Amino acid sequence: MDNRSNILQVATELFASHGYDAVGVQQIASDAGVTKPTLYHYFNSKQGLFETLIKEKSEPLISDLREVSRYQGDITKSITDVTQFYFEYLDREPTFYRLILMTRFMPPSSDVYDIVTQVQHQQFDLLQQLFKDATEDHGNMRGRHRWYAVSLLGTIDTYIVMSLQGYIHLNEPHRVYRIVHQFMHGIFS
Amino acid sequence: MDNRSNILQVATELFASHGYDAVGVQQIASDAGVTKPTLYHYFNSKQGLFETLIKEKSEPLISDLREVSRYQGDITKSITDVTQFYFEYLDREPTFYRLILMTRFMPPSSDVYDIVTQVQHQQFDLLQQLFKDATEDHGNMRGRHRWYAVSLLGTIDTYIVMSLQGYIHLNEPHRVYRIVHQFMHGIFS
DNA sequence: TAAAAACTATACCGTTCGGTATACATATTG
DNA sequence: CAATATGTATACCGAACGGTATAGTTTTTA
Repeated sequence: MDNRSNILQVATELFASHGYDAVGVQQIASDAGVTKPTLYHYFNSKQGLFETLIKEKSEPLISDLREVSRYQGDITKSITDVTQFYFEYLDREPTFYRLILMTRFMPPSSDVYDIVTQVQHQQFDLLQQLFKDATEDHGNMRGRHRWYAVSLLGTIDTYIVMSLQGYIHLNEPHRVYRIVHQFMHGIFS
Repeated sequence: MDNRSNILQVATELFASHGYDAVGVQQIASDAGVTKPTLYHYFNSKQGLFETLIKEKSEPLISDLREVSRYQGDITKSITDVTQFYFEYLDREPTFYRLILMTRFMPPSSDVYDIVTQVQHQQFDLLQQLFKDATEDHGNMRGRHRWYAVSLLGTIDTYIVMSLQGYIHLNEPHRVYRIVHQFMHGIFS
């Protein structure tokens, strides 16, 4: 592996394990087997490293989600596909997803606030579009797009966070059904 | 104000604004108008300071939530009261609540992981108890207590986070109705 | 009132922080 | 092949990190 990719990979793991502020550049360089000036050569700064990492690794996430969230006339299927997608993404990219979860509420003072907020809003926007497109078939959703997007992704993420903490257990394939069913039909059915 | 309280207050604000790892002890001491040994006199360590802060400030949150979440035969009212409670808490203690939100997914490697996870689980446990108590009147909730607790609080928190990011707008009193209605009845009504 | 406890400070510790200057090595280009 | 571009290193910078030793001050207690 080339140094650039190696540094990105190591940084992802360290940031995901400890958070952006708790990981130093020297640690990343050491673990990647290079020196700091080498790291700075590629990324210019710690912030640059993090931003590069987030941009490059979120791109496939966003483009895949764009495909998955495309409304095709069946809202149940779309919501199920989206929910399934996130769990599969967690299984496929556990490290990066943990990092994403960790940045859900980042202080605006952080020098990487903009990039993480951007990735978040991209996700929410795609889900919102799903609900917008579904409005033709489900008029009651009118005006609630953002709310539903926030509610759906917020719920998925909280389930995942709580399962990572051992508070709940997500067993295949119950997890998807459970979330989707409750999201769509509430708690009385 | 005595130094101890002053330090706690300043620390809360700084941690809420920047996160635990991005705030140094020297900064807290300076802003509180004391020196580091004074701070260490009261709290022994940075971790001790944070833990004291979380414990003392979460206690009223937990005990108030315990009152509010007590099921009294009307599940709609309980869920509404809980939701209302969180928004009121946000209005009453915006700084500490931001800090709580920021710790929703903390790396297990953090030396304050235990204390923040404990406060979280306390909240979820209280909500879970609410759904357990409601099971007598709503048998369909059986076995779903944890899921509903996670879903409700996760949704509330995500709404709040996204409103703090300017993604959605929470206007009195729509916000409570919206969340409660969707949580209870789903997206088709 | 003297001793003990609680409180507060100055100065210091070794390590780490993000970043930089300079030099050297390797690969590419004309 | 020499010059340029790209890549990698050693050594260094000032500031900040969490924490500590020691001394002084104030309050409390017997």
